Amino acid sequence: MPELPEVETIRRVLARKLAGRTILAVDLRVPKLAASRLHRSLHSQARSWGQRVRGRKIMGLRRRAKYLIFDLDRGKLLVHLGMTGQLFAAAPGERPARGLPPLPDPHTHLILDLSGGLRLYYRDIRKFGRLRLLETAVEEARALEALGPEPLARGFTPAKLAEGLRNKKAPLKALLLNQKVVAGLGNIYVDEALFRAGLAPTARGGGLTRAHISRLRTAVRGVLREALRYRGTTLSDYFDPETRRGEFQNRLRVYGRAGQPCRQCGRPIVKAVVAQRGTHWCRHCQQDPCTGR
DNA sequence: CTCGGCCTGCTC
DNA sequence: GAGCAGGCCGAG
Repeated sequence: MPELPEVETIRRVLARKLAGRTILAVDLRVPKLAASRLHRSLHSQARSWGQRVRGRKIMGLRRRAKYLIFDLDRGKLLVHLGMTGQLFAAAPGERPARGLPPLPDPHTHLILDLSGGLRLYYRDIRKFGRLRLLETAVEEARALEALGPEPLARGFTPAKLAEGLRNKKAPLKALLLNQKVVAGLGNIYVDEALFRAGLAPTARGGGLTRAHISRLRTAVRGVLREALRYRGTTLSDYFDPETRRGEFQNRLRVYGRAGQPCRQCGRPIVKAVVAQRGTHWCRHCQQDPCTGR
């Protein structure tokens, strides 16, 4: 569910609320979310995980790709929201917005009681998310080492993007979803970025000229910045920690618009499976530079 | 690199 | 009842 703009929006909301608070109690209800590997006694693992987390203080909150990194006084808590993960911050007993169940509900898998009368709830219908406690800087580096450049940082230069696409015969769709090529894009923003760049998702990465790559880089950054301004995309599950929806769904040009007219040329947006993911694009406005179609 | 698996819920 | 969903990982 959440891609870079949603995770960054969550980070911004939570950073001010959580900084300086101590974790007073930990209730981990679905141990596998915190398990590094499947383990026989998940329950004892959950208990010890909670014991280790309890008592630590949240110093700050960072983001890398789609990971949230809680900087603790000792170690870090790494949170990945998977497809349907949500974080909500509320006073105990406080009701979330209409349309959301009272918390905790059966999909609430972790509850952190924080000092100063605040609770942090992790909710995840499909349980694809991950929670990891990292004790050392080495562990943190290892956990994140496979990630490519942050698209909004200085390091994401045309040369860096070119490096990720060079000699690749995989379609652009697959390459941009690959977190090693660029970190933080998911299915929505890949489709949107390719539309902006005028490139077909089926085009091979290796076939792009410098001009195409530069255009693609600009498109990736542009769509992420705009989505950030609108606080992400809410199709159904995404809410920020204060239960606000994103607004970028109103500005999507191709994602979820199969059969509807392209906003640029009026021809219908097509949807097909590319790189095993539902993919939306305009056959007229987006071209494959190799085949010309 | 592509596929299947991990989960649950919603739509057709 | 089947197929699909905003993600990722490990197996072939």
